[in-house]
Amino acid sequence: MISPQDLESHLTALMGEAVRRLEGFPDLSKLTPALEMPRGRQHGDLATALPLQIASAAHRPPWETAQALASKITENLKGSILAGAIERVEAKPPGFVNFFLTTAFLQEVVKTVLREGPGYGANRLGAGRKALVEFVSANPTGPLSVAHGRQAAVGDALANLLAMSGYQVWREYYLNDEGTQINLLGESILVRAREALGLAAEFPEKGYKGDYITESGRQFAKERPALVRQGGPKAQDAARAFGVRVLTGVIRKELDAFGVRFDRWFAQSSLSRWGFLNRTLNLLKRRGYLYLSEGAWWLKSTAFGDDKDRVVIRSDGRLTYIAADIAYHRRKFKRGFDLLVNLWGPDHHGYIPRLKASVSALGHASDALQIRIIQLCTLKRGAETIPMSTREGVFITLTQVMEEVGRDAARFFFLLRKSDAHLEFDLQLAKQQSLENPVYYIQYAHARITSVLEYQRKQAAKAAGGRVNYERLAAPEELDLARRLREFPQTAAACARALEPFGITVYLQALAEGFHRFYDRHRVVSDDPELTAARLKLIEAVQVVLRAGLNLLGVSAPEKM
RNA sequence: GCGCCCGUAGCUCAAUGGACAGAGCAGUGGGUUUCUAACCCAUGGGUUGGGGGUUCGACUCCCUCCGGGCGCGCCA
Repeated sequence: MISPQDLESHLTALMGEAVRRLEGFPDLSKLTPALEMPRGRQHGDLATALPLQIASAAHRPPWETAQALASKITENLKGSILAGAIERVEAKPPGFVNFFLTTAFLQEVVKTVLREGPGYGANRLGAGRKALVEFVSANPTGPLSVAHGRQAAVGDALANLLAMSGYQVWREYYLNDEGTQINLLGESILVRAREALGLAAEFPEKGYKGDYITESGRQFAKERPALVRQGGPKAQDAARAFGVRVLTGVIRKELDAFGVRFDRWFAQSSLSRWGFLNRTLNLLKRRGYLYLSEGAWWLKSTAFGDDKDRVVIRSDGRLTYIAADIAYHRRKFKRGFDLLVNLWGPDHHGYIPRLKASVSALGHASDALQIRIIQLCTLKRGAETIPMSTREGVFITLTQVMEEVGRDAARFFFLLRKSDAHLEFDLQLAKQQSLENPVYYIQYAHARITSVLEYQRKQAAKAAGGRVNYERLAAPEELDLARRLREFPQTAAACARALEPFGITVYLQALAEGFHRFYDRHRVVSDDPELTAARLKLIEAVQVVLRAGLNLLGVSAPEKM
């Protein structure tokens, strides 16, 4: 029996063979046979629309082509290693060929899952390659918002998916520890510190308000009273450094509580400290992509599809934000990463062309940098929408959401929609421990399996010892579960390829549904020892995949609920 | 003004250019002496915002209009 991992590659090879043997067709070598997952079971376990493509290439009726192709494939199947895996091949109008798997093959899937264990579902998409996922990267000027929470959930899951695909993965947080915003942070803290000591101070116009700044100011005044009294640039610098340190600590703690760990916090300031920034700008000049105009240095980003060129060095000699960003991304490549994934908020989407242009100007393939926009969330409690206003400083933080609905529900809900689509997050629903809440639906399946396994352990004698007869798994609900298990590796690979973890939540819901249906109709532990043993293996396999999927999402797989 | 995203069932959302546009929730009606009822089963619900085009085939691609969101700095 062919192993489930090899099914698709052998099948496409077989299809290619059949295409070559079709008579009366001109050159079809350009066609690459592709398999799809049919939507309805009546269309088989795997399908291809290849006849429709042949028909359009050869100007022949698709139905005739489908029949010819199906019979050629059936012919080739004889004597092939797929013989035992594919029950039958069917041509269906207008021009599909559908493949139905054998019961024996589906039983083999269950065995494979158990043999592979936690490694089941891995693929070699990124074997030998290094990927860097940069996400969250919020300015250290306050606690993380819900938007950052979604970025954290998506980024962490994405990193897990890439690791499952064989990439060596780094999670990185770009720490913006210098520049206008950070200067403002320092000023705000220094003012609060002076206030704490009863000194006169004028709060900057666009300064950071909020309790955490006031608190930091008080702390700073306590630690460095002399410096605060003295004021001036030295105090400014110290207050800024103090603020970055304190607020980075806050963010780190919040992410820790959310279960997201970064391999590195990359400080923006380190780029200029090493002189790397200047070397990068010089490189761009040498390559001819930096020119002087109106007293400023511009990046010729229009050469790579941007709307207009961008200022990199201002006429007063100061650098713009993108200067550091260009150097940072050059650094990423120099560190040996082949794939750079950046997750950004929607307010940065206009920034994509210029950063991609920068990468091209540096001589790298622009495909190597993949930027994904993570859309915002609307928070609701039932029918009531929770207003968000950054300007007023009134916003719900990630920590508040986590405290209200719990870490698992928060992480799962953030992944419940495609990441570039707006997400409606109903706190009331996420908090509910009921059938309406999809995260509990999945976790419940996992806990239920543990419960059955424990029950069986207590009964001890009911399962047959030694070899398990997988042929006893033949009920429709059992085979449907095996079909679901088979889909997991493909689903994970597709999600990794698309850099979009959302598909895993859909998959897990379907798998949990399959389990609950099976559970409702069949007793696992029965008076039939052989059947009991086989069903125990089946639910163990389901549990392995449920756990693997939940792990990818960073959601716990509880033994008890 | 220029650019990007979105518009699908009452609500929230799916659907690598493919088969009859599918799920969950809400609605209605059922199910447990037995391993977790946080579960299962049945059922109604659609001119995919409007119009045109490309295609054997369009929710998907192109044009246009309507409606909603966002971005357009020598800010980050």
